Amino acid sequence: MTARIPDKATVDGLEDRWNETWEADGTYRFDASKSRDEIYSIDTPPPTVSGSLHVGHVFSYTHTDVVARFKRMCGREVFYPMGWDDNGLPTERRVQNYFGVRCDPTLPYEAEFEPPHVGGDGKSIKAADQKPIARRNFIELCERLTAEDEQQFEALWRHLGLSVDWSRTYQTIAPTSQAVAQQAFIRSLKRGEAYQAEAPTLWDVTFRTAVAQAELEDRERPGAYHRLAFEPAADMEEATGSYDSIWIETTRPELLPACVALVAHPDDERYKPLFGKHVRTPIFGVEVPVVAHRLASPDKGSGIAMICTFGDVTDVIWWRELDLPMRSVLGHDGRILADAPAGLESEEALAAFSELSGLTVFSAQKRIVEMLQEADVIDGEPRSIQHPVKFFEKGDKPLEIVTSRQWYIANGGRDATLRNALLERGEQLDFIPSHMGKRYENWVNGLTGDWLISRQRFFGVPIPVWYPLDAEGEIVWDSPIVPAEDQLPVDPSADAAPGYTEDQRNVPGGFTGEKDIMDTWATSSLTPQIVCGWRDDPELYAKTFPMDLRPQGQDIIRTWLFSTVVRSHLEHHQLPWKHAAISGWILDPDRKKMSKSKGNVVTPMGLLETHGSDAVRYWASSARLGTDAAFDEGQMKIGRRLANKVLNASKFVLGATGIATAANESLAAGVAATSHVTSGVINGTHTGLGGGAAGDAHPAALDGTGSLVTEPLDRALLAGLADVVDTATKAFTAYDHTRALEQAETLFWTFCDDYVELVKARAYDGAAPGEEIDPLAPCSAGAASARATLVIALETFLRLFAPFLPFATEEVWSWFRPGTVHRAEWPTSGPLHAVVGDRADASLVGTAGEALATLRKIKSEAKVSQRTELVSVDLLVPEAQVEAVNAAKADLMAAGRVRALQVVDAVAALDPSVDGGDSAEIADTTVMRTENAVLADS
RNA sequence: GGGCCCUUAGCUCAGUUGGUUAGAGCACUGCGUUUACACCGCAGGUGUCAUCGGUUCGAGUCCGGUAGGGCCCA
Repeated sequence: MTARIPDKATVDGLEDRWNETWEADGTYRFDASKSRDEIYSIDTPPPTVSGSLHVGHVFSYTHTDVVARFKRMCGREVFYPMGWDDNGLPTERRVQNYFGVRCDPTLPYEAEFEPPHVGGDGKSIKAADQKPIARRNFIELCERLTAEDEQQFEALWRHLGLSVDWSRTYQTIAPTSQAVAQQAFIRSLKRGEAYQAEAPTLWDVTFRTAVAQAELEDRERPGAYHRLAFEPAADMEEATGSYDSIWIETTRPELLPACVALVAHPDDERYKPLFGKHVRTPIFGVEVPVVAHRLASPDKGSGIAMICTFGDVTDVIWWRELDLPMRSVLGHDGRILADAPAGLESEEALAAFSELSGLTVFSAQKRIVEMLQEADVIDGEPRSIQHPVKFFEKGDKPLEIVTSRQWYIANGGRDATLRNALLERGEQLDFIPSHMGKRYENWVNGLTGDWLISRQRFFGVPIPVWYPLDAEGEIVWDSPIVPAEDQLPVDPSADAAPGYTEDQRNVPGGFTGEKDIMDTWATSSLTPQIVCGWRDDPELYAKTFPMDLRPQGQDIIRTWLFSTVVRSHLEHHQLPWKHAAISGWILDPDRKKMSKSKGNVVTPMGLLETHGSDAVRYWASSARLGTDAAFDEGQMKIGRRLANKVLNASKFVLGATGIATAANESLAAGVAATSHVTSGVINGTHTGLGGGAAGDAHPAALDGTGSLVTEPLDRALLAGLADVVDTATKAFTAYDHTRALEQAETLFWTFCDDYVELVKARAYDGAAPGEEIDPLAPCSAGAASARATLVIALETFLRLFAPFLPFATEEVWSWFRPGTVHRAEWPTSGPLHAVVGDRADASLVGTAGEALATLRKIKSEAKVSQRTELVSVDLLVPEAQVEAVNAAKADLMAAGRVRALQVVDAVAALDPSVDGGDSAEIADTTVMRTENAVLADS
């Protein structure tokens, strides 16, 4: 027996089965022939493949998928590509550990290279043990590993049921992406938005690369104030008549040789007389001025601070605004330079400096404190403090500031006009929830400079420029050589500059290639341009850009969202998308953000396998956009129960209506039976109400609806369902998927617990247990009404649940409906209203349900089976509900197994003249209750 | 220090433009193998709506203060 509908329904195993079918049928394939109006385009975040996916990803990607499925059912052709962000530092680090190698760009390429390790155990391999390899070999390993990672990611996403068109994946490192990134860069360069500058730069000494403001984070770190004495110079002694030392406090004594001034607040009376005069630095004896600046805080330390080039970002501001000299002491490796800076001239100064050179900042600090103590220019012991220190978000050593030549892209950080334009873009964007727009606004207002896009790394998109070398072999930075757009992508390290040959590389009069690559965000800020075909598919681009939706996490508003707006504004003078849907965090049971470092992460695949994908999706869907959600496996169990219930309730409906009988013969027979049972309300051929095959067999009510659905209770259910459809549609359209789910879910449980129980007997129409029902055979009008209602309701519920529970709904759909539920039309209330007419009262379902519960309570309290018959019972009902209860009386008697049911007006029952009045003192006439119940012997 | 969000039952959360007695699920207790489902069903108890004040005929909801939590930015 190969029954279409299984005897025992289960949600287990649905994922693989349906994913295969969807792939084979191209269910989610994007049809590029559709018009712009029909298309809904989504700019999905490309996950970093070198990281691992965690529960938070499952959470937020489900939010997106739910919208995609809704829009698809609403008739939109959904453009929903998935990308992989394999570009950048995370991949490099993973490759180093996985293969035990590191990149050394000076080495030659080795063909047939095999790495020393494969499949590292995840532990770091010490830098010293990593085999140095050529840049090209290194990049090949990056590509090899990301290809493997991508497959695992895709498998997880498929298992979760993302309705992505898997034929349209992209990688941020792929040649097409590189070409887009380079083209956008070149255009910005021509418009003057991209430029290079020699400037103080935040620098990660571990990764030896510059980092951007957006990648910073403050971390509280222990530090210590060291109190140092500066001797007054002659002009100060003269002005003040005092030989007293000036005491400053610093957390960076090792930068003393880089000191260029002392600074105090202009209003600080203590130091006002010193402004413009000079002091000499301890040990090094360099004469530096005392200057005034509003950023000096009088209540910090002694109120006067030393300015170094550079200890922190405030130093940079002081240096720039006060026009101070440069006295760099720190190298790109985080060690004190070999050569003393300008200004250190005396033999003692040079000798002192030589003791520090080559040391790390940590060792240099220890050494200089000893030297200061020996010279007796330090006061007491260092005073320990906790203070915020700037870190690269992926780094673990404090950032240093070094001066270097870097590429920048304008982002409003230095230009009020651009900043205001970008603020306006933020206002035009529909953030969901809207308050997330504040984060954007705060960030833009807090920008302190342009976007630094150069990275001194290897696996990324090369900055597409070369520089000429003059006759002496010096680089002419000011005239970069730029490729033509149709040459892209280029790799200046491997490709010769236009107009040159490779043998002119690095020779006087020749050229040299830019070695730096771009910040990962400089590529991912162009995901709309990459996926929409800005460079190479104008037709697709016209139909998909600007995109409809950017879903993402709140943590990357300042990076991904903002930088994408910047690029789109610069290149296209418009927003890249209309809506930005922001998902919240997943919190662990202690209300802490879940993250790998805290060791509280559950593997997503394990979760999906334990609970089922629909169940996990249900949990994710239960959280509104922008709201943090608890990681709650209880909620997943509820989701699983719901999915299971969908299967079982469907089994009942199809069984009681006889559709199962037909469907088990063939799908076509099931479809025909469905059409017959609903009198064509659900069918594939005609939409007319009444007059169909079923209409002939069961004359429809002559009340204008021409519908088989004649019973007030049945009409009430469908009227309520029509309301739910309207509310859910409205909510979904406003990106409130949670409300849409909750609406459908609530009515569905009422449907299962009350409505189905009430109409069960009527729908069976006297069929014996286990007896197969012939859906085409004549039946009573009451049965026909119930059967039509059950099927119409079920079919509507399936479509309402399809975005949330794609597997269970598709499974049921396949039992009796043609095609896929995921391309079925999103339900509308119109057809439901047509079936039930204008006068249907949705509240009847609730009233009947309450009456049923009141009857059940008798048996629950008597501790007997619900199956026990009630020989007789009086049901006391609030006056306003008497009519409704009477309308459902027959169903109530059947469901409650009542032989004699007296429906009594609860108020009238209180009247002693009507009914003894013996219970008047406790009666609450607003609540249903029973009296005189007589249970049959069980 | 600035900005934003949150605080409702033991837990997770709804509660729309202010309107009767503030809801759901989970958990808990008791009962029950019903011609869909024991991954089930039925029935049952659960509140200082963080706190103080204001507006109002009426406040969980609006306004202000305070406390606590979270996030972003300095």
